Formats: sequence, C-alpha cells, structure tokens
Amino acid sequence: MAIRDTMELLSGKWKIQIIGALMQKGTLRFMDLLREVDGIAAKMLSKELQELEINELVRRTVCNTKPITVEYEITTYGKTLEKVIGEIAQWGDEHRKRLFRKAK
Amino acid sequence: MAIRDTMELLSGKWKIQIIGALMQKGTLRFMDLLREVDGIAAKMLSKELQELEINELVRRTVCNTKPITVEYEITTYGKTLEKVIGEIAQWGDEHRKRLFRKAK
DNA sequence: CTGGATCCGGCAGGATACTG
DNA sequence: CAGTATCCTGCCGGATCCAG
Repeated sequence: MAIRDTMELLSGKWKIQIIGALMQKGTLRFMDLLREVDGIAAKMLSKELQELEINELVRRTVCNTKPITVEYEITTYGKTLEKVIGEIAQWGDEHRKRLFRKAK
Repeated sequence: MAIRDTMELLSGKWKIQIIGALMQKGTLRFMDLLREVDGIAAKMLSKELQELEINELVRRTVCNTKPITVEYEITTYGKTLEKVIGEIAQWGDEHRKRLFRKAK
C-alpha cells in the first residue's frame, strides 16, 4: 500500500519537522536545525538527517570554513513533499482552533 | 508547532492505514478492518481504534445482532483528513514509480 | 561546529490465550 | 464476533562523553 511507503520514509519522531523547518527557512546549518527543531538532540538530528539524505529528500553540503560547517537543504525531489507536509501543517492548525473552541 | 499536533493524533504504526481503509470502503466491521489493514493484530487494531474514537476521528457503533458486530466509520470531522491522507497516498504512489524507474 | 560511540530505559507493538 | 489480558522483545530515542 502506498501509504506505508510514504510513512516509512518519514518514520521517526522528527523527520517531518526537520523537513518542515527546511521548507520554511531554506538552507540551514546543523546548529540552526538544532535550534529550529525544538527539543531534538544532536544525535537524533544527525541520524534523521542521514536517513533523509539516503532517500534523497535532503542534500548535505560541507563548507570548508573554519571550523567546518555543514548546510542542509531540501532537494528538488524532497520538494515534492511540500504539498503533503503543507496539508499536515494546515490541518493541525485548524485542529488546534477546534480544540480551542471546545475548551470554552 | 502545528505539525506536531497532527502527527500526535496519527501516531502509531497503523492509524493512517486504518483511516485510509475506512475512507475507501466506508463503514467496516472489526473483522473487515482486520483483513483490510494488512498485518495488523487484533490487539493493535482495537487500541488504535479506541484512540481514533477518543479524538473523534472515527465513530464506533455496536449493532445488537447475534453475535454482536461492531461497525466503524469516519466521522465528519475525520473526513477533514481526507486531503491529507490522499496526498500521502498519492505521494507514496509516485515515489514507488520513481524507485522502479531507478531500478533498471 | 558537526557529529560518532556508548550506555540505557521505556514503551510500542507482536504472539498467544482467554472471555462474553 | 469483538475484544481483553498477559507476557515478552526490539529498538527508538535521550543523556553523556569523546573526536576531528
């Protein structure tokens, strides 16, 4: 089933959020992502980024600055996920509004 | 972040697939879902369905037949997820095609 | 700064058996 | 048929320390 394929690529607690951050902000360094994706640990960020890179959703570029910095950005292929993630974000947004309405 | 809200509701290995099945087929009984959602165990199906019911994405109806049967269906609120899940399924579909193209 | 190595606890989730 | 109870396991992911 197609849904399984998608969810497998996006498995893990953080991948969608990472992609979401990169989609919003464009190119980001490791440190930026660490700040942007709230609550993630360096090890997890590293691991999730590797998996995203393997699946060609994210491109990793090492800059020979001193000290080394690394930039991450969405690939053109990764950008095909934009619609999906956009929908997810939007739905969550309206879901929140709904909860707020019910609260009072 | 909105994405977190969405993914929390849809957390677990099976929820999206369950919703997907219900979206396609309409109302389904427990047994039907067990067959429809390939690979899921009864315990998991039961648990995920409960969580979906709590979040008002799915409605549970007990029919007093003999023996008892229970029907599940997407709520109108759950149907607002249609676009999201549709996008996921479609993307997975094209992702598969892409993999196939690269394979040869 | 960017990560790899290690250690570790919790819990998601599978198998099986049982109940109303 | 529609679950619940129980047990067991892997591995996800957090904390911490180390290295280039």
